[in-house]
Amino acid sequence: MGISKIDKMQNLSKNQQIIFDLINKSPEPLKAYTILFNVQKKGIKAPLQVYRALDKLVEIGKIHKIESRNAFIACHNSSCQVAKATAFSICEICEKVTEISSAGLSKYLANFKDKDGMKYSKYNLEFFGLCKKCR
Amino acid sequence: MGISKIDKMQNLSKNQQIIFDLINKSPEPLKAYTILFNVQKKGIKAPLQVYRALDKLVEIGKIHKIESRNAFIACHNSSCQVAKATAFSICEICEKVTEISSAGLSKYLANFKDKDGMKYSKYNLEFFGLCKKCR
DNA sequence: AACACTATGTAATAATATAACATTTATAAG
DNA sequence: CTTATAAATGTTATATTATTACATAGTGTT
Repeated sequence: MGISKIDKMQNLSKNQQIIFDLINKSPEPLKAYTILFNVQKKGIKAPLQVYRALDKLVEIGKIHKIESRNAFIACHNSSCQVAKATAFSICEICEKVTEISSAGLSKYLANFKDKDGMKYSKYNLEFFGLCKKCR
Repeated sequence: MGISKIDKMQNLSKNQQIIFDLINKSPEPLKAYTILFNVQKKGIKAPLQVYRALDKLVEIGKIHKIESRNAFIACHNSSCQVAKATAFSICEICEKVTEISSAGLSKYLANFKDKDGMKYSKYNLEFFGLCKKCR
């Protein structure tokens, strides 16, 4: 049998898996040092170990970084193999973050050209407002 | 005569003016500690003095923060009184950043509603790609 | 003058992220 | 299966980004 290339790309290393599991089960974005604190019992002791796993997880699209918050959430968009087109809504009161998946929005942004006719390979969009609960 | 409320809001304090001038004449986004280094000869000695001025300048829309780079650029969009609707293109090689002003884009995003019909009061969009020179 | 508000100055420290180097583990090719 | 290569790990130290806390000074209004 053996492991195909596709299978392999889905296999995370030990540290990557530990950190992904933590982020994936969190209802809210996690910060790097919060992650570090929470995985110390699993043997991950240093910031760099966390940042390396985060970098890789972002690279392969398993998680996204919320830039305005320096925090990370799991990708819940099944089509998201790479971190190249992301959109989030962020509640300015409770800090709840939701990944937006709107075909219309992603189509509009993927096709957006600036004045010079330049198209872009990647984007990140963060919307801010008040969530249902906080309104 | 006196100074009206509108006039007052356009007047920057000493530190704010020094820091705005520096950012405004820079061809590229400046980081907080780069700013600090460059204004020390003008008597601004501590990080907090820089961050306070930056906070205010962002609040009144004179500058914008490029979240993915932790850097600041002057707003060149005359209609931008507040930092509530921003879009940038970022070259991944030379790190050149340009503020995008597209009526179509801002209209689309200002009117965007998510699945729950929620509208947002603010957004920030960062496009990534290669600029003309770097292609 | 009294008040409220905004801005400043200063020191200390918190929070976020990377550099450098040694070692180990996983994968693919011969 | 062994050798070459790439990917991941471990560890220490340090760089970068940002805030807390507290004291003081300026500005505009009443």
